[in-house]
Amino acid sequence: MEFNDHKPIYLQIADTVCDKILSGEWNAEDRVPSVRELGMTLGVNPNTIMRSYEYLQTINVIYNKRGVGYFVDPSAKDAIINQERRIFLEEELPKILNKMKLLNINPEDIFSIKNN
Amino acid sequence: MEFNDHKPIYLQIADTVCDKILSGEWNAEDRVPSVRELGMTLGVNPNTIMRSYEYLQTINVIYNKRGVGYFVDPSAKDAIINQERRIFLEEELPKILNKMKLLNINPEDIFSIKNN
Amino acid sequence: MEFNDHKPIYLQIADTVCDKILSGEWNAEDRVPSVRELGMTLGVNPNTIMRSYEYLQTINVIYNKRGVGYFVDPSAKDAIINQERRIFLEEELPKILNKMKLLNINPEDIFSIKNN
Amino acid sequence: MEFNDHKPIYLQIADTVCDKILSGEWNAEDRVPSVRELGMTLGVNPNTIMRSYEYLQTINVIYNKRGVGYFVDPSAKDAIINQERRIFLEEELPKILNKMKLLNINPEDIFSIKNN
DNA sequence: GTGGTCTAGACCACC
DNA sequence: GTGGTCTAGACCACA
Repeated sequence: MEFNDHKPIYLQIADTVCDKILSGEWNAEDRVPSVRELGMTLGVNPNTIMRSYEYLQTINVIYNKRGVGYFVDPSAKDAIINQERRIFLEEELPKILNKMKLLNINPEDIFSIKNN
Repeated sequence: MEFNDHKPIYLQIADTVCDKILSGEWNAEDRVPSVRELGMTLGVNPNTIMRSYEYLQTINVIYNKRGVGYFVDPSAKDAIINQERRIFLEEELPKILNKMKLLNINPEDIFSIKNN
Repeated sequence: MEFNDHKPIYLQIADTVCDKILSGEWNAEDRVPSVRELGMTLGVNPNTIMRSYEYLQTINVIYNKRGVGYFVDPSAKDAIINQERRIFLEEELPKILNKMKLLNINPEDIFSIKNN
Repeated sequence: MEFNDHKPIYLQIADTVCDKILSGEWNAEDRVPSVRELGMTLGVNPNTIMRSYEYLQTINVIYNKRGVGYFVDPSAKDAIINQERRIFLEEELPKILNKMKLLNINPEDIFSIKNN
C-alpha cells in the first residue's frame, strides 16, 4: 500500500477500512484483521494499526471483543455514510462551490470531465 | 478567524490572501497589510504571517519592496486562477466526484444550485 | 450479560457468583453450574468460566469434586462477607467519600435512601 | 508520582489533571505543562503524556493551540463535574448501595468512619 | 520551542 | 492467539 505523505498513515488506514465497509467487502459483525496481521500485510508497525483501530472504535465503526479481536459494528455503514454526507454537504461543498465561483468554473466543465 | 485543523495556519492565511485577490478586493500593486498588522488582526504570531508572505512570494502572488512592504503582483490574479484551475480540475475534482458517488449524491443536483 | 469494560470478565463473573451466594440464591453445598453450561448461558468462552472458578476456589468460595463439579463452600458466605466488608470499609469507602466531597454530593442525602 | 498498577498510567495522569482543574489549581485558559516537561517531572515517557493529553482533548478538558501547547478549556470544570456526577449517581452509586445491602453495612458505620 | 507520527521492541493481562 | 500499555528514540512540521 502506498501512503500519501501529508496525511497520517493511521488515518489513511482508517479510511481504507471505512471504504471496505462502505463497498460491502466487510460486513456487519465480520472480524477485521488483527493488528499484527494487518501490520504485516501493509508493512507498517502494529502500533500504527492499533491507532487506526482505536480511532475507528471512537467513531463507532468497529468494536472490540476482549481477547478476541475487532469486529465491524452493525451500524458502521450507516454511521459512516451519515457522517460523511453531513461533512460533505455542510462543510466541503460550500467551499467547493465558492472556489468554483472564484475560478470561473461552470457545471458544464464538470460534466464534460465526469463523462470521460 | 478560526483555523481549520490539519491544514497549516500559514497556508490557510495564504489562501485567504489569494481569495481577496481573486475576488477583486485587493488589486495589482496594492500594498498588503504589514506582517505585524495582519498578525494582530488575526491573533497570530507575526512569524506565521511572515511564512505566508514568503510562500506567496515564491509563487509570485506578492512581491517585496525592501523597507516598504509587500505588494500584489500584477500577474497574481491570472497566475492564481490558472494554477488553481489546473489543480482543481485535475486533482481535486476526480476525488470529489468519486466521493459523491460513494455517498450517493447526484452531481447534477448539486451543481445546478450554481444557476439559482 | 453485559461486561463492564476495564474489569476482567472472569472477575466480573466471579463477582456475580459471590453475589448469588451472599443473597442466598445459592447455598452451602449447592452445585454451581458446569463450566460449559455457564459459558453457554453467558455467551462466554468456557476457558474464561474456568478461570473464574479457579479463582473462586483459591479464595475458598467454591470447591471441586473431581469428575462431579464445583460446589459452594460451607464457609463461603462468611468468608466473602468478612473479606469484602474489610475491603469496602478500608479501601473503597474513603475513595468514595473523597469523590463525593469533590463532586459536592452530600453523604447524608445519599445514604439515607437506604432507610426508605 | 506513584502509579497504581492496574489502571493505565496515562489515565491516572489524566485524572490528576482533572483534579488540579477541579481544585482550582489550574484555571481556564491556563497552559498545561508541555508533554516533555510533564514527562520529565513525572518520570514517564513523553509519549505517555501525549496519550493523556489526547484523551483529555477528546473529552473537552483541554484544547490545543498548534505549535504553542495545550490549554485548559474554559468549560473544563463544569464538564468534568457534570460528567463525573452523572457517572457516580447513575452507575457507581447503585452498585455501592447494593453492595452495602449485601454486606449489611449501615449508614451509621459510614458516618462513624467519615468523622474520624 | 511546541505537538504529532512512526518504528522497534518489550511486557502484560486476558480469552 | 488477541489487544493494550509503555519505553526509547527518531524525525517532522509548525509557531
